[in-house]
Amino acid sequence: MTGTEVRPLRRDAQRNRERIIAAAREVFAARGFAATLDDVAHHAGVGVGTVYRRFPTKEALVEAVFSDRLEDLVTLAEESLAAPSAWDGLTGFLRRSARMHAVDRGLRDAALSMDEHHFVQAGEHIVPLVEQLMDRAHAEGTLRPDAGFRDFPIIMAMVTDLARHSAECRPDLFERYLELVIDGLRARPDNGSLGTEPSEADVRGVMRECVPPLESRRR
Amino acid sequence: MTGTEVRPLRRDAQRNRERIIAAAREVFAARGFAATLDDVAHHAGVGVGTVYRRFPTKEALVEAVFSDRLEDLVTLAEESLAAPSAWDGLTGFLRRSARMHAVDRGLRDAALSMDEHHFVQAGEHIVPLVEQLMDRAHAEGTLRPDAGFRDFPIIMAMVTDLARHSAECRPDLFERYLELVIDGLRARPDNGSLGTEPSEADVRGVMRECVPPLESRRR
DNA sequence: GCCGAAGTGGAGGATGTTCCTCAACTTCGG
DNA sequence: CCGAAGTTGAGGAACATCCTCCACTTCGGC
Repeated sequence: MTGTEVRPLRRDAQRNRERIIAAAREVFAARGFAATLDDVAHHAGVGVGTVYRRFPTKEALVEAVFSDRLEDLVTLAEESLAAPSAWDGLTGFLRRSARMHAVDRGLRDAALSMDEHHFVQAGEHIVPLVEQLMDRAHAEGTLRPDAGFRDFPIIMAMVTDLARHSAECRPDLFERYLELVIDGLRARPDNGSLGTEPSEADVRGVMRECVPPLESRRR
Repeated sequence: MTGTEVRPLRRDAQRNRERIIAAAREVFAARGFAATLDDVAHHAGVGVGTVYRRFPTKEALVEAVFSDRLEDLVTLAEESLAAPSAWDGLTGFLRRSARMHAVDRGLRDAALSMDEHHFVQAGEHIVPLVEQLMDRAHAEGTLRPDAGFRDFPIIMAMVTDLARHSAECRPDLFERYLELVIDGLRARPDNGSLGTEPSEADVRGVMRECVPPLESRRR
């Protein structure tokens, strides 16, 4: 009683589907979720209709392209947890994931949509890992105590936003300011005070605000 | 031979002009340069046509509203230069100007448009002041040597961008991350290295990218 | 080869946004 | 009182994006 007969695609259709996904990867990398399905279609050398036939909504395509890319972030976090020094693990993760987000704006948008339907799963994987990275650095005494794991996504949002704005002239400029932030994260006797930590809702709010809507007009 | 007869406005017209500027101040503060002249008109309780009669382009209105507001930044910088400690002067300027930009998004957009035609003058006033603030802190030994005055606008852009994204849920959230950056700016023996300083062109590029176009369709 | 089902293309309608004009009307003030 | 100055806001022009639709092409089992 499988309601869904999973008829395989015709050979040419399958080829086009793959072309579309490849094109989407490129286009989303360059323009993020703001990219148009028309854009993707042109890049794939395919009519718009074909894209809409294969992926009825932008969400569907985005999910197809990025659900596994997000797993890369998870493995990166796991690797970083294995670092001998907690500080190096944490800052390495910051640097490397920021670089990934800078190179692939679609990945950034996906990561910042983590509480959205499609990506919750990856989100649930990553959050505790980041939490651990922070905890270990706290325990080690290298990370300032008033920085919490909720600061992580906001720092990422802030820094990759800069990456977005400098993409045309200096795609690597964000690294400079990330280093500044990282140096600011170090535990020091005379650090200023950071004020109240953001709430879960604040984080969500900022993340949502940093990503293009991705909504469908269809109802 | 004054080609421009400066006929004074009729009383009611003058009143409307002022209403429009007041409304523009509010609307631009809330939505930045992205605000519409239609928006301004409604807020002023005036027809759109009236706005366009008084200010033929958005540029004209923006200039009327912000050219003196930018002077506030200049005086703030001058005050900060008078601070007894160079570090406190510099960081105070960072904090206070960031707060001004967070409260008034139009001011932010104006400040980030400093190389644009209208605001060059204010720009020419501020740049050397910021330079002095930095130099003094360098001389004092409190500011890390590898941070230059060109980092200032980029830090401001980055932090106020965050302010923009958190405006709805936590308008003050940017302060937390500004503190982080400020702590990162402190001279310390074991600071990481920042990499190459941005060029003048990089700064310009980022600033332009951070502000809505403000272009007119008219030619 | 043939033919029906599967697949394709891309012009174009629907919808939305912003800019700005203009012709009929209102108000001011000498 | 009347002409000049001012006002209004519907609506046209320009643009962007989404997505549909149907005449057409291609596949692949027979």
